[in-house]
Amino acid sequence: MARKPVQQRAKATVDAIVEAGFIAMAERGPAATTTRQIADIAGVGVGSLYEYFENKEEIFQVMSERFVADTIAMIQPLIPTIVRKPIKEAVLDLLGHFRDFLQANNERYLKCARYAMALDFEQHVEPLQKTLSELVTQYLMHHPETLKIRNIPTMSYIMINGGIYSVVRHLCDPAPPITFDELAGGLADMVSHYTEREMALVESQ
Amino acid sequence: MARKPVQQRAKATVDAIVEAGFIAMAERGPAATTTRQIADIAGVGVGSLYEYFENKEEIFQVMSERFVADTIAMIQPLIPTIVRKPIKEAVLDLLGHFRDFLQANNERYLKCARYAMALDFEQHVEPLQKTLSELVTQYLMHHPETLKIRNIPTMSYIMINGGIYSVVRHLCDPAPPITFDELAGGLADMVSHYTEREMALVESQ
DNA sequence: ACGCTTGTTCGGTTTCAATTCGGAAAATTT
DNA sequence: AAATTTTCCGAATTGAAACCGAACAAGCGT
Repeated sequence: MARKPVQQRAKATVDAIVEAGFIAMAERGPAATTTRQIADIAGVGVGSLYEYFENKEEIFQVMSERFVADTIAMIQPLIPTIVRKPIKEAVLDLLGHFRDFLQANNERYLKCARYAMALDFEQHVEPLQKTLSELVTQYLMHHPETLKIRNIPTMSYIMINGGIYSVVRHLCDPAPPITFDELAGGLADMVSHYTEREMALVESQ
Repeated sequence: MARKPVQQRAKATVDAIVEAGFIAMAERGPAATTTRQIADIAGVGVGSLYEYFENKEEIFQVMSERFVADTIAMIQPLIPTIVRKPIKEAVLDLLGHFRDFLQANNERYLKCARYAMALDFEQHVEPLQKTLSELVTQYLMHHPETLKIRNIPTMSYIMINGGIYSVVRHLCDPAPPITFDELAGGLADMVSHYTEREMALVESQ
């Protein structure tokens, strides 16, 4: 940011710019969004963008940060309740909230997530990974019998990455071959069956 | 294509252009690749591009088609052998070949796949989906006991999408938290545990 | 009310990449 | 070997978008 906004008015402008960034991004994708579009949507002049952002890239950076922060803010408060549920319900619950979150504001974040998969989405996304790992850890703590499962980091990796991608892809698909509930149920079954089978295997040793 | 190449020389030019497209794409991503770069890498003049392609977009289209065709050509011959293996080995085998395929030619297709996730690359990818569905179907035919599993379409959807994404993401990650073998093993366990548990559930009814 | 700081605008400049075009060179045909 | 077709080229054109900066406007302390 070239300059910090000090007055209330200026803060509103910065907000409007970031807001407009999301809208433009959702409409046309990141490559096709221009500074003029962002400025028009925000209802400010193009020059104003450069008062608070070094360049277009920085707008995207701030958007990315906000996206991740919002996602974490969505998940954090869910942890205490989710952690106490049986595994299947826990997954379904989390996925439901995730879908609602992606679809809020006219699917703003869904459309962003779609492009974010390609963008340099690695740096900013780390805190999100951490939050999800935290969720898994806490879940395991509340269900000590699951601690015997092998390869927990691997399974977390698969379910987090594969799960997020499946959901985003499904929600983006105008004619998906299965319903969202089927997908969510499938993911929940996947996790629960896996844990059950693993626990059975450990038991039998 | 604006014009069809008739002479041998011209066919080589077209090939060089598409080839150069992959190299440029892998280096900088699709948004940042310019016609000049492609032409330079291909060792032809910029004008030559427009002899055989209407515009830059068409070059990407042809690349996309070739990518999908190559992927299918990689998978098709594997089907007969994979289909006869136990589920875990089958998954491991397929994933191993998939990794080798993505990493060939200096990771050309891996780098493309990374960006392809965002691009509107859905149309061309349909034949690939079909091939993978075919693989699943044939597998089920060779293992009749698995036909009782519920939600096969849903599980295919999850494993195909989630699996592909996990692998691509993992291979792109310079410092992955787990090894590729762990990931592949995890995916294989996921599938095998799921099928075992499902079959046990069906049995007990 | 007045001067100073902060905020905004708008037109202009610059940069840069896609595409065109006309002609030269190579291959093919007659 | 002349004529014709195909191929190749790269300077020039075009258009669009990023970015700048001088001038105008709004807030704010005194």
